[in-house]
Amino acid sequence: MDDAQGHAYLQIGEAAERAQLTQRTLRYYEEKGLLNPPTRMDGGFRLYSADDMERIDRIRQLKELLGFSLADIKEMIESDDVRLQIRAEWRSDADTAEKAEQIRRAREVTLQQIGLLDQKMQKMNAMRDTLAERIEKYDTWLLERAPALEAGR
Amino acid sequence: MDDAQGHAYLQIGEAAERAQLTQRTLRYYEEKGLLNPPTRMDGGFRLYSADDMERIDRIRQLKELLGFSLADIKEMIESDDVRLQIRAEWRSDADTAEKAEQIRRAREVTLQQIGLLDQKMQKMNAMRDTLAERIEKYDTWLLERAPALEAGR
DNA sequence: AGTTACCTTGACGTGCGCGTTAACGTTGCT
DNA sequence: AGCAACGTTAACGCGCACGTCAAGGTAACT
Repeated sequence: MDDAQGHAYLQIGEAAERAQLTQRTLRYYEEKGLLNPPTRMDGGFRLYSADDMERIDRIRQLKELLGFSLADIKEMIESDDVRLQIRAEWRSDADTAEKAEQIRRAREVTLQQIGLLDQKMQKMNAMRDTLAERIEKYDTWLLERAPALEAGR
Repeated sequence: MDDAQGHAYLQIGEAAERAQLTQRTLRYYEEKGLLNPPTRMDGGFRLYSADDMERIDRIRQLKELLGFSLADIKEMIESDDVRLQIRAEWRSDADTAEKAEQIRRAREVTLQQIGLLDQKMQKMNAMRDTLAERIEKYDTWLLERAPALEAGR
């Protein structure tokens, strides 16, 4: 079960294609500490796991949707590590108290992100409203001043 | 009525401050054709009108909220000119038919912008949902694994 | 007339986010 | 063993969106 429909690991070529990014960009993100170094095959080729791919996608979202700088994103996604650690060390409860603290921090960060999203969406809604108003003004103008042309619709 | 509460015209210093941008940025936008050259006083100082300020704010919104490049924005706000023309030549109906066509184009552009906003907000909502899910996972983890610490709340 | 604050136009510098090229190693197939 | 496809690092380059001087003009007040 390795190539049925989802190669468990992807080389950089396919990884880049699926993520809609360039290979250069993936290496750059790794270089900047946004991606933890992926596992490599013997020859040194990078192998991206599903978790890696997930993370890459989050980076893209944060960048394209919210317009954060890579530096910002780096800080933000450090909370993602906690998630992965949860999965990984699910039972090796080395230090429950400390992990709880980490999770709390991750929770905080996530809440902040939600807050940012809400703020932004609110502003976007406001903008949407003014644009909609503008449309109405155009329409009334067209109806009042050039109704003949509208008859054709 | 020129300095009661809202100097009809602002020099670049105040303009920049009110818009939360630098003077350099305003000049840069002008240089790039995003702002039509503001009127000047005798000495050559720039004087920004209310319309100018409005436009500057739209540019900021398009940039910060939606993350467009200045080149993109330049194209997008050319529809704003139509609005101003409507106000200015409200009665000098030089060529109603042609103006109607311009307004139609402006309407189209505005509709596209609304579409973009909607798309983006949809994606942001999706992101919000996954983040909210994540919060829930954190919470259940905390309740299951470290409920003692939660008691303190 | 002098001072201070504000403005002007260049022109060069800068950080980010990659693109691109060069020189070279690896994989997999035949 | 050879070839094509894919990968590697290192280094330089680039466009965007300004920041930052430098050298000088203007406004307003005293």
